[in-house]
Amino acid sequence: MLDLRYVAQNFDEVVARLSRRGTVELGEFKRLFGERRELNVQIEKLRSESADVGALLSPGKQPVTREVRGTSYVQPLGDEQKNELRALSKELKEKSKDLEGKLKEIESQLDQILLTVPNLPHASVPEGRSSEQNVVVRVVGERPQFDFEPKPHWEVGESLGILDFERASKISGARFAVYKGLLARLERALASFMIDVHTSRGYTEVLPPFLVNRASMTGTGQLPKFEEDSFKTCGDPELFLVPTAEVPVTNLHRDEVLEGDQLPIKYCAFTPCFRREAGSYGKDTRGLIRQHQFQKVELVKFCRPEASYDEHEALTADAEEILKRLGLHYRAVSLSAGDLGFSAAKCYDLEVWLPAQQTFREISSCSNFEDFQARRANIRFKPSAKEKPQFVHTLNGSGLAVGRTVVAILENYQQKDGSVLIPEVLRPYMGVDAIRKA
RNA sequence: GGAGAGAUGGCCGAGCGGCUGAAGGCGCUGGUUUGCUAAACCAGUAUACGGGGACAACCUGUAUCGAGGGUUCAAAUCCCUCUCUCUCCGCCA
Repeated sequence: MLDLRYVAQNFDEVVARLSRRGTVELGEFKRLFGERRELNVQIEKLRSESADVGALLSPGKQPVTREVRGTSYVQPLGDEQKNELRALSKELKEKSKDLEGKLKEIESQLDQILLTVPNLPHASVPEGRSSEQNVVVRVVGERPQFDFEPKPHWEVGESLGILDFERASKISGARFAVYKGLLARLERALASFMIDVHTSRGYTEVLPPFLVNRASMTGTGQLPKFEEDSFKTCGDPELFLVPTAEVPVTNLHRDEVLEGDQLPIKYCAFTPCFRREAGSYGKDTRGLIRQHQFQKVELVKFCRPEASYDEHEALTADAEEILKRLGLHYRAVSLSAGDLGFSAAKCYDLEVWLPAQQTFREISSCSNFEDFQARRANIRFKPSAKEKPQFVHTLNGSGLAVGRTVVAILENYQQKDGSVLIPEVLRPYMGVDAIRKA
């Protein structure tokens, strides 16, 4: 979330920057902020008074002198004075309790607003309201040529007998798939390959819980706004199935103060991801593109604020490395302000070429969240032993979405005879050079 | 599922109704001493939000001893509820 005081002090600027995304939802922020300050001052005054009363009534080692309500009291006190002060203290407590109630109400309203306001887009983010205005920053590799009509991945998979949507829907419903034989192995091979590449490049592998609590979901920005997108366990304890490893991995350091020289911290994690895909009823109903459950290797970084944009480029390059090694044609696009995710200040999508649809599809999304998640999740670092802790910057990106990588391989490496070649780098993991009809 | 124990500052650990933001230790920072290292000694060492000051140093107010309520003139300390952690038994893997 955004910093309360920053918003208050730079209100117009914040509104202007948010409006690049489209809607601005700051509601009654200004009025509430003013009331909050006023109440705070009043409450502190009352408390200070009652602390004086407390000191006078307490049998301390040294005699105490205090001025309360214009009268000065000197210990030792007479009974009458004591009774006076006791009565006053009660009154003060009641008053401040009353005001505290009001303050609480206002703070929760302010919180509500801040928790649902998205991050400010970075200056380098392209102008625009939708994906139409995303800017292609580079195109890598060559579009594969086919001397036959390339089939969509679901046809490739089903005709090889390694992909089964019908049985998946019997077991679970729409938007699920069953992989069999070498396709199941391909998923495993890809995950291992990706993790091996990333760990060799300085990422620490993490296997986190796949069920997380509400605080974790709030920390990374999924809640409170997008609850309908997630799967939730019923009752007690209330847990959410992770929509991405970003959630558990970023929350590894929630409420922690990291040492400055530990940074940057780089993690990678292979996990399943669960998404309701609410509101996407007509979209991508065929194939593996949009599933309720898929697997992903995620990269997560914690770094110093001044390093985050360099780290963002580097993280994107790390994700791209996988595509390059797999020989897949792709492009990188910088998302326009309006297409940016809720928590992101800047985001590159990597889009892989899918020949059957003659289109690029998102296979990775690499975001810099600046301190937006760190503030929600309270993740700080000490720049040096002497300095105060400050919020880290967090980043993450898919490296890559494994399910969609399977799609890309099935489509780009399909052969005229219906078989699928295995990219060179995966062969040690697969033990075969192609998937052929049994 | 049954029976217990506990949650205090970066960490360990006292305190169990009243100048206690909280002893002591460790760690950390600065200094002294020292051929280097080590050690010893001295000093400093929480965070947040207000007010003053130059959005500096600094001064000052308030809050914070797992969370929330209650008792009391006064709560880290007493009571209630919740959360989490740990130990033992059972159960499952």
